[in-house]
Amino acid sequence: MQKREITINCTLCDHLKDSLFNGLQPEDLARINNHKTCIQYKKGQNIFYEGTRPTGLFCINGGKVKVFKNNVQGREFIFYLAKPGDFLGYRALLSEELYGATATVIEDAKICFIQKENFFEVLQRNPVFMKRVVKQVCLQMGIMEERMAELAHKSVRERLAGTLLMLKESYGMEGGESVLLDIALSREDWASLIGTATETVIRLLSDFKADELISFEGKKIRVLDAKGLAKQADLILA
Amino acid sequence: MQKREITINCTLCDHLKDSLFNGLQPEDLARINNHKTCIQYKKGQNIFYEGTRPTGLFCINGGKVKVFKNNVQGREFIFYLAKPGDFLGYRALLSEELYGATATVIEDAKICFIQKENFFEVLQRNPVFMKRVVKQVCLQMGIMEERMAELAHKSVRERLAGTLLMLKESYGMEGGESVLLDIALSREDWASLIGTATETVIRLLSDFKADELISFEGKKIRVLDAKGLAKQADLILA
DNA sequence: GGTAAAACATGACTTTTGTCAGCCTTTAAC
DNA sequence: GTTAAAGGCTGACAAAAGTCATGTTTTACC
Repeated sequence: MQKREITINCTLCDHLKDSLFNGLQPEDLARINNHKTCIQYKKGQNIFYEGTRPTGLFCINGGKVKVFKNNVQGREFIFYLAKPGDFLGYRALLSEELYGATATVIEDAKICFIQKENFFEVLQRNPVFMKRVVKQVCLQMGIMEERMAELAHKSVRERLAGTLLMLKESYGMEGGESVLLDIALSREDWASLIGTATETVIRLLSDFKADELISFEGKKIRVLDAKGLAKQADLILA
Repeated sequence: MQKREITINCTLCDHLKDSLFNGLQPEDLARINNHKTCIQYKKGQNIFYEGTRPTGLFCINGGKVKVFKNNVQGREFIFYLAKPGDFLGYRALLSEELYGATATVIEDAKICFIQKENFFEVLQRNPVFMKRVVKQVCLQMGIMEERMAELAHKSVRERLAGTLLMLKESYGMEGGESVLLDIALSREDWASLIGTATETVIRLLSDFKADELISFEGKKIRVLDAKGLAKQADLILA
């Protein structure tokens, strides 16, 4: 399993339009584009490791990545799931700390790496871009607060239902009534995502399936009854 | 209980040296200083409310504040405890969202308010200050990630012990062997801070007291045996 | 295509934590 | 100072979730 270098052009990137880099001055984008390296990763490969020093920023062009932390007993908690267009590793880069989490590919991926010097230079001479980055970080932080409050006070069942609905927003593929979640997570990943044991996830997913709230399609899940899940998640129905 | 306006001079502020505003150009600091308003709050008063629009930034000159969110069942989760020198409300301000949490005074406080126009102006024309703000936000986010992982996988007992040690760092007053936590939290606040029920906190604090890890001094707690608490928190002992 | 490993599933049991009820103590208000 | 309210405490019990053991299915690899 070795890394394979590939060529990707930012200006032609499908994900540019909804990325942080959208609207960048052509010369700034060119600077980023000309100095980056892009690598093809296979499922299971790591992009960066907790405890190591960041040397740049990652931008996902294809595939899916999980960002997680291992606790003392080796149990994993997933902070983020990232998909094409998302950036990785900017938190530790901007706080000038070591990585606080590990990033692992969960679906074969193409990822560009932007050295920190280039990123910081564009950041420095472009206050509008800087403001966008700050806004992005603060938005992300708001999401974390929300999730933390749920972790503190909601049951595992509620959290699982809520997470299914959340993934429906980010990874849902419309298909009439039901929505297929276009992300292949193992039961163990689900457990790491909602903060529980694998067995508990298995039992609850079976419950949801028995109640016809979801169905399984290979390693992916189809949401059949979003309203029913919202009830399970104890959300106020609009 | 009405708010009382007072006068505070930033340039003479005890907390300037360890604040985000330290090292600001004199004219920038003057701008902040001349346009702020300072108010004296009593315990129990609110500084801002979840769901309302931020109009500026708060800076604590004296007293203590909790920042929390209420869930549907009215249960509260405390995101931050803030003390003199700390800033409040910048997250929602920078992400241009409504406040995601409520801030309430827990010990009588003096708090300065900086209108967003002035804050943004200083931010805009001072890239070094901007970088400091970004770094601060990202550091805070790292702390949140850490806490979230603990919430996901540690027991209430471990979290309580860990929180006692954390507060020892931020609010500890040295006194020989033992350390007094200089913050008066109700049992309910402790429960909101670690994400559990009040009764559970009461029982565990009694346990810790019986094991002579802590003692009670009025509404405050004295840490008698930090190493013992670290063992309870399941931390690796250095 | 066969085999080992990983992932998935289920049952039995234990532990942790939440809930409810009741009571005592301190604080705040009239 | 009396009274109400809030906060603190304890016990009994129930519910939720974790753990362990075991078996089955799927996947990956030689």
